[in-house]
Amino acid sequence: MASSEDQKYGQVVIDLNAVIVAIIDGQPKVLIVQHTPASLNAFNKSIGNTSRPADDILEVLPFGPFYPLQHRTMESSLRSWVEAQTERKIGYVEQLYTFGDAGRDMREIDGGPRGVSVGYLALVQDTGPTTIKNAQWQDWYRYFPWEDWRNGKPALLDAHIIPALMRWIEQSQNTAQKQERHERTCITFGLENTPWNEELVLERYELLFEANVVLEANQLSAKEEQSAYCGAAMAFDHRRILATAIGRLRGKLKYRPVVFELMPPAFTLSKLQQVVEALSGACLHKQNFRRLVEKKRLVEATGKMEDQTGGRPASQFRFRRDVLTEQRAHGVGRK
Amino acid sequence: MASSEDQKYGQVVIDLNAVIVAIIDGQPKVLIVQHTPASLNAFNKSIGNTSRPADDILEVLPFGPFYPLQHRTMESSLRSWVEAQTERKIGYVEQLYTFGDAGRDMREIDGGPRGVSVGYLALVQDTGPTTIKNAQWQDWYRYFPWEDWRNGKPALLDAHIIPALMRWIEQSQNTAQKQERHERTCITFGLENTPWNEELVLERYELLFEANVVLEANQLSAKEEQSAYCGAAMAFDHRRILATAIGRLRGKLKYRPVVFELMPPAFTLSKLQQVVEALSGACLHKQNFRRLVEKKRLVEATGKMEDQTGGRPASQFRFRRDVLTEQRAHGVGRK
DNA sequence: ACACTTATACTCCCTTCGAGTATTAATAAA
DNA sequence: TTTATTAATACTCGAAGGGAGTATAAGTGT
Repeated sequence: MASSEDQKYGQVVIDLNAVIVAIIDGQPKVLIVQHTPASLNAFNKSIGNTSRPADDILEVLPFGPFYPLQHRTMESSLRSWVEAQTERKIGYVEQLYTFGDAGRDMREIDGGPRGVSVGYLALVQDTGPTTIKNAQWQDWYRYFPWEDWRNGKPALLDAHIIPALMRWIEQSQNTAQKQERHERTCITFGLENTPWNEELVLERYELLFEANVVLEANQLSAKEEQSAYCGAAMAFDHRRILATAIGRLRGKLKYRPVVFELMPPAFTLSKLQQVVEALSGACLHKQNFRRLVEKKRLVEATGKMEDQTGGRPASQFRFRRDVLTEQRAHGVGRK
Repeated sequence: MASSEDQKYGQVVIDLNAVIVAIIDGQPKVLIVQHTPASLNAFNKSIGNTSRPADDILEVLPFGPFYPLQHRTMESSLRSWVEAQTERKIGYVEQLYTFGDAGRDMREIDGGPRGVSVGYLALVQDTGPTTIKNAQWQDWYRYFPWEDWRNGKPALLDAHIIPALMRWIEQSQNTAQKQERHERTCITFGLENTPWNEELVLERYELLFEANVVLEANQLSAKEEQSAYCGAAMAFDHRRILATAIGRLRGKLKYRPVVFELMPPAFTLSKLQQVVEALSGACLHKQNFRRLVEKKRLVEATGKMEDQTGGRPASQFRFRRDVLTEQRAHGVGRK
């Protein structure tokens, strides 16, 4: 049956991909690296479509190889290069998923090894710059504009996305497929009495991908631009990894106090709520949010006041670190 | 920085490990393969301790290599060999975690490649035998006897495990470590007002492993047997993978209707409750369980009756497949 | 007829949580 | 100095969910 010889296994290389999240000016940001096809080639990672002009810009997640000889665990490997390159302490790291689909990475096309990437979510505090070349903090809704419901339902949903999905449903081969496409669309996009579920980020992205509403960098021809309502494209399957990260973080928010990894040492309750809203892409009821945070005893007052609120001054709070070791350590979720 | 050359990356091979779960006679069972050190060697997987006698029996999870050349995705690769080897349809597959710690697998000791294993959870219906050599269905509480609270708190906890953990806490190097060990123990084992949380299967296993209360096959000397209260040992890190699977399944039960993947086409509500209790290792309030299942409209009556109940006959139900495509598709969880 | 077993129905009560009103303390404009 | 505006904070109401118990029904075995 199995043997470790390469010709039987096929060669495999492992990359670690990091979705590094920080809150900057109240907005959720992800660290993104911009590459040209040539600069990606230096990593032996080709985008596949070789007809792309050399000055084309590709957005990728920061990635690093997994050096089994130097690190005992993949997490420590990831932690060390992220901390080195972003020059900030990572508060929280979580393995997301291992992506091993064929066609993810174009190396194997030339008989190269199958690239398997292990995705990680890392939360950092916004302090100081990074030293990753060509890296910048991008708003994560740049890649998923339909996920931001803080100002109500995004107009692009009804204007473009839903109609495009409806056309895709109509193009089904048979009624069974049509039915299935219709149901999936209703569930993921909250149609027909189904409420919008902000955790289904990945499911929505995958549906749009299947329906050819979103295109990724290697599917775009050189001059073809993604329309504004599709969100920015990324190389490889990095947008899928990002979608996994956002969905996972949105889910985790509700039952673990992970928000605080993104907060400064002291903050007002409004600031905290703003961050939760920014991450989950939805508005929360202010009074109930306060009640929740207080009852779960997630924070304690510092005694100081914030007076640049534009209204009545607000008390400053800090995270009660004890809750991490207490009972179930709740999150700040509704539901 | 990075390059795909082996000498820089170090060599990596990927195994897929499957935790295959079925319910047999109302008990949660896992498919386990028994090996001798020699038969494991045929897979190029050495257990490390070469002083073990040749007739020693090692328990492992079914594993198979990932053949990137033959399968487009890891999940399809896993699905195909599990379905072929167990001769039953897999109802549900979920990727658990990617385990890449050094020392997991002994191949690398001899300069061989780092083994990375991707763990999967597969739920199957109990129909027909398997063709995996030396495979058998084992009760999963054989490996985690402290996880079964269906008949109240397991006696071995107070009799052996908690005292052993207390000794470990006492052996701390300093007060900070002592405090930390104490808190972790309280949270994971439900001491001092903390309630027992049945989802923390992995956390408990890891604590016991750290405290040297449980030993794995490669740590046991030839004649050294694990005491009954430590649970059965497994080779490599397979018991850790199993713990991950149980914890994940217990969590998922509460918000997704996954139990039904393990149920026969028709069942009584008591049978369903029994299975949920078997998986979560806890007793449930009968009347409330019925209320829950009915309100979430997870099942519908078949019209037939089961009369071998030992009391009043019970209605048979079947799973309402529609709920999979409905709204949020709840589970059968309390909380 | 009676004890025993299991199924099923219904009640009580407490907690959670969505949604709203009311009040307080600051700033800016009149 | 009043007044509008903004935001913080306090409190209330009611529906839904869920833990725990009682009551009743419909079988089996003695």
